[in-house]
Amino acid sequence: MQSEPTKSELEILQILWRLGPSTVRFINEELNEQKRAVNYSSTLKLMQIMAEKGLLQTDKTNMKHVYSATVEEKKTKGFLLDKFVETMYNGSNSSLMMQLLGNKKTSQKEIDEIRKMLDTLDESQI
Amino acid sequence: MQSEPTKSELEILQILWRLGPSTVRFINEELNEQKRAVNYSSTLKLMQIMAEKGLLQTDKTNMKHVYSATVEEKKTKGFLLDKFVETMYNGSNSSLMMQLLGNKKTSQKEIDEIRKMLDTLDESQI
DNA sequence: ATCATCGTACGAAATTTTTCCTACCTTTGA
DNA sequence: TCAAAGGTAGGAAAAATTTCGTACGATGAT
Repeated sequence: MQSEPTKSELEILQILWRLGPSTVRFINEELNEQKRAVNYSSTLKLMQIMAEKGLLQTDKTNMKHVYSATVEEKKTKGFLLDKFVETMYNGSNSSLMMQLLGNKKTSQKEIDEIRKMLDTLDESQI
Repeated sequence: MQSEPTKSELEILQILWRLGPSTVRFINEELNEQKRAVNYSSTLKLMQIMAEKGLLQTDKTNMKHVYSATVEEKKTKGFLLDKFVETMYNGSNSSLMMQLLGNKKTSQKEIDEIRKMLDTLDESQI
């Protein structure tokens, strides 16, 4: 696994994952809309650092460099999730799920989805 | 909600939650066993900071101060979990659960537990 | 009594992460 | 043409977090 994204880096990754390859200016505007005031050159710098780390790659053929994520969304999130479960719930996925279900922010539709997923798992384990 | 614990702070909280009120030396030893080499005075300092922040409280009647967590384990973890779901899964609990279940690290026993939990939720929603 | 041991206090350094200033280049429109 | 607008590069500052050195008080065994 590549180096772990920091919080700010994750924000940038999220935008790239959601909206695809983008220029620095675009990302910066998104950040300002969605999150907080941040200077253009701060965003630029951070994205350059991320590129150094290998989290992003750039197409520099044009003046406006276009950045894209080199790390897969699913992989990265899965990795971070595992780490979260590890430190917070002693590695027990079901503990986390219990906690989540207890939060009663889960709609009936979601419950059904999850049940369906469980059924699928059952079958695959026969 | 009180100020968010940092990573290191969370490590200390975990130990206190698991093993109850403790002295700095004890925590420090646990950290060194479980995690990494860390100097006694580093641990002390961090715990003092945490006490300032209100994350810990101390009984100073004896020479060896005894620290305990002022924040509840369940509340704190729940809060962090919510934040995690918010930033990583756009607030969708079921997305996260799907991801977890897809990871196939879930045992049959855990699956059954979860299903039971779902049933309970169903009933409470009738 | 005194010296080794164990405790706290706390400033300061080190590290990591984040932000911004500024220099300088390219493009564009009047 | 040339000024304004917009682009990158990169050092440096700022902020947040983590670590440690060291002073100094209390305890205890000899």
